[in-house]
Amino acid sequence: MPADAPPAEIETARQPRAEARRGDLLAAATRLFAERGYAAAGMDEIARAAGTSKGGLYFHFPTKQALLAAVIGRAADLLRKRVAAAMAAAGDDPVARSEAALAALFRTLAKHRSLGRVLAAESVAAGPGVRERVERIEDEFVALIAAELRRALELGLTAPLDPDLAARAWFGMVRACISAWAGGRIAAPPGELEAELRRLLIRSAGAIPPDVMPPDQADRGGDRCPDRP
Amino acid sequence: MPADAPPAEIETARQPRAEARRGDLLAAATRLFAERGYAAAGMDEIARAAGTSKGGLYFHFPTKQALLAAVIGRAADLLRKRVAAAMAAAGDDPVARSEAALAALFRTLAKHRSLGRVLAAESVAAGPGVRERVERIEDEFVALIAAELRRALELGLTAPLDPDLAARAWFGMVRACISAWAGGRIAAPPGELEAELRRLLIRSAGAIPPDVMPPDQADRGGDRCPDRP
DNA sequence: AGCGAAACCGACTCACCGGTCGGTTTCGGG
DNA sequence: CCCGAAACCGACCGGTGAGTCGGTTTCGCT
Repeated sequence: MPADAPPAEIETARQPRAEARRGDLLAAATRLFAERGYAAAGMDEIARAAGTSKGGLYFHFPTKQALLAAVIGRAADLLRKRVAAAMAAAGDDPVARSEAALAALFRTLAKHRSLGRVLAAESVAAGPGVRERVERIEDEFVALIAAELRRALELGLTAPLDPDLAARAWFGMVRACISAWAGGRIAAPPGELEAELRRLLIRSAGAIPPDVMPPDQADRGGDRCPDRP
Repeated sequence: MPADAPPAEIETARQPRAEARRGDLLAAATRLFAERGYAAAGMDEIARAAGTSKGGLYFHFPTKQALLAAVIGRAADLLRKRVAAAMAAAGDDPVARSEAALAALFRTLAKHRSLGRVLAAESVAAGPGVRERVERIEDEFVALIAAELRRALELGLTAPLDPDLAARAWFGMVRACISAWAGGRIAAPPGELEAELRRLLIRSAGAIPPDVMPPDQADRGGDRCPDRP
């Protein structure tokens, strides 16, 4: 079977060094957009920070907006990946899955602080198109959690609530706490913060403790409200 | 007692028409900063929108940053006033006061959408000084609510929680819901939204229903958790 | 009325920054 | 070793917009 043609993965990755540079550029852009803001971060500055030049930067990204779009897209992909993995690992119970999704969000944003800041701050500064895009991403995650909450609600695992609104509110809680923590305005270590936040989330949904769960799921999940009697 | 010198209110208000212009300028600036973002809103544009000229604008505000600072300060003042009034009207019960504070925040932000957007979005875009200032304002309100929560906690009116974190989380919930609602991404009318949000807040604190309240306050406040059995 | 300061105007300046472009280096394949 | 394309460089261009400044209008006061 002579290699007549390589499998021809359509698209992408001509040279490996180019891919590396692209990564450096995205990293530098993410940092500077987060630090200085979209408008205040100069293309020249970004290129310099990535160890290259303006020309090099423009080889990879045709315009500043495209650069921002790539940064945002990358952030969204990372979040998607982490959240999907966490939810998959959490099993079938919708409350556990919601918790896991939020926790993954929390941890990922805590680990890469600038990422959250780009998503939060640049929505207005860079044209209406970008804002819409960021809102779509947020909506995506909110919908993910809302679906789980809806299932939980139908199974009678929560107090009566509006799943969409609750999911939105949860998202807001996580975001606010993370950003305050990242700014050094919350003393607690992230582990404790996450635990306390989790308690708030569960309570706000009026989630039913595991012993009232339907029998087919009652075997797992003993760590829901560790501090409740 | 001849008026040797007028009481000499140090500072402020030379001409009344100037004060009016200043108000117009602040209003226009608030709107445009919220719509286009700090960087994209031009001084000329703002002046035009306020029915005056660049020169006139620069007579009132020495620089663009100063204009933004004034906009933010004014927003903060309005919020402070509304929240203080609401809390004062809510009586002594700390849970009721917290609720009232959040509700006032909610209503004020809902009424003046652009106000919230300026506070949310422009913190990064306009230099580190501005960001710090916005953070301080947020912290101020969080501290206000945290104090009430701490009192409620000591009175045994809530589940065990970290008042600072809970207040931060509540603030985040309100902000997220308001901004999603302002963007038309939440269908519910504001009244319903507020009610549902209130339920989430109360539940998340594990607040004790009124019949367990200390006797000296048990007379008022019957509307805490209207949907609970 | 008329004087002086406050309030306002808009043409102009000037630094800055996104984007371009001709040239140079790097590198894989023959 | 040589060729051509991919990758990269940095001087330059042009538009834009914050801030300036000399002049003009408004207005309180006597």
